[in-house]
Amino acid sequence: MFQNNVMERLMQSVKININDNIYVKDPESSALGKRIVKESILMINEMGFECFTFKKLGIKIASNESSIYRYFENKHKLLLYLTSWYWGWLEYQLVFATNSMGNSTEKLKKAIEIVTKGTEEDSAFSHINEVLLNKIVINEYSKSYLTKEVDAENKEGYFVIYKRLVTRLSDMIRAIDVDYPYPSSLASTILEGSLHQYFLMDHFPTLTDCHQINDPTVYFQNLVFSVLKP
Amino acid sequence: MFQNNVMERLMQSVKININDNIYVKDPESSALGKRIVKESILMINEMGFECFTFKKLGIKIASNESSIYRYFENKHKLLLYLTSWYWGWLEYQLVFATNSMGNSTEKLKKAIEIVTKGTEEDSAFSHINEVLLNKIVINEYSKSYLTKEVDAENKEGYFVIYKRLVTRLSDMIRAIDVDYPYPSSLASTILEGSLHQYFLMDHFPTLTDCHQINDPTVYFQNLVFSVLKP
DNA sequence: AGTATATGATAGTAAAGCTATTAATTTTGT
DNA sequence: ACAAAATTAATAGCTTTACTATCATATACT
Repeated sequence: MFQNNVMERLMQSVKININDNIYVKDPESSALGKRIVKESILMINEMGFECFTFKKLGIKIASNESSIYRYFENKHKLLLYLTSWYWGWLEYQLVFATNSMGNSTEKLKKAIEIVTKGTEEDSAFSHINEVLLNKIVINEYSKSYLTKEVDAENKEGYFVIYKRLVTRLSDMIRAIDVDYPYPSSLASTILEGSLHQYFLMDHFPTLTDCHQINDPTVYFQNLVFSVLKP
Repeated sequence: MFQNNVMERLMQSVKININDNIYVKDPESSALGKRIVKESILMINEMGFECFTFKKLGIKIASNESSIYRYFENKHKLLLYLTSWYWGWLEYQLVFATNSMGNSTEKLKKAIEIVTKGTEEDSAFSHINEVLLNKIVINEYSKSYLTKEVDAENKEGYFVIYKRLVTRLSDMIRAIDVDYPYPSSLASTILEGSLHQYFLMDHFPTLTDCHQINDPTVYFQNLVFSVLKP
């Protein structure tokens, strides 16, 4: 696709801006940092977040456990970093694709498509594998906020990118139907619900009707345009 | 409420049937087992699932760590037990309240009310505090299935009660609109989405429109009856 | 060449997540 | 009432996780 190509080239020159306090040292600032990010994505994907440790990662990247700690305080912060990057990347795609659109119905339709479609291709331009990262978000994102420290971490701004994404969606919903009383709830339902539907497709297929053809995108587009009265 | 009273009395004589393999020894079969369940609910609620340990629980109930291991293999299994109990309890309420209803629209409306309303009163008839257990489900349920072991544990039947609940809801949706193509997805969205909206109300109020008056129940009832065409 | 700075190697600590063994207590069957 | 059986408690110990601290080495910068 032409658009994808343009997108890929553009993404090369754009750095996703992540809250400084999530990392000790910016992993984008060195080769080791990038290797940490790259390989952690592979490992978390393979063994799951609970089994993943900095020690194992150190062995995998032939580096030292203590060196990893110089980039991230702990694996929870690394997860916050990875998921923030993912949401920032999605946000960028969303803004890029919908910015120039005039028709607000088409705009919202496109927006839902972007945030609910599965990631199928790796851009191959950064050290980050977006396909695997998408899988990590599906399987682990909830764990990044379902903690006793949410409120403190939220105050620190660790979830700003995600919140901005929900707000953008919510604004687009409002643009279509000012009288709909739940634009934010609907926006958050789309984002969270989409991850959940993908999880169900993989592990509890009887609890979802989504599959290759009728995917989460169609489900949510249908849902949203049924509730909204333009 | 009359209904609640009847319900409470009825619940006394009903035991929620949980898959044998979730526990080593049935906690309902002894005083120690009941104390384990009762106090673990308080502790998980207070300190969160990650900080909760069997050692701490042992100290709290003035018993021994190793004694707790005779009831549950590990804290993950205990979480599976607690959440299964919760879903079983909800299922019971759902069936009890909707069984005799003739009008399928009213039935689904009631069903949504039951599964999405916050638990506000403790029945005081069992050692289980349903209000706190509801909070645990909101904050920790996802962690019980977002693991590398889901498929194996699903095969063991550890999630049957939850799946049955989704199916019941899904059937009620189908009863209203046979042509709606996503009854299971909608049912799972209601259950999961409702927990999520409660979480947002507590920690990310800007991402939801739900609050005391416009609660998740009204949001989901509105959503569901907008998509379905009877 | 000299000095920051980043990385690596090694060691060590506290707590988590168990298992095993033995002792004490409670329950139960006759 | 008493012995046998089952449960629970106490203690110890083991491996792994999640770090922290220290010192050595490499590399880069001026």
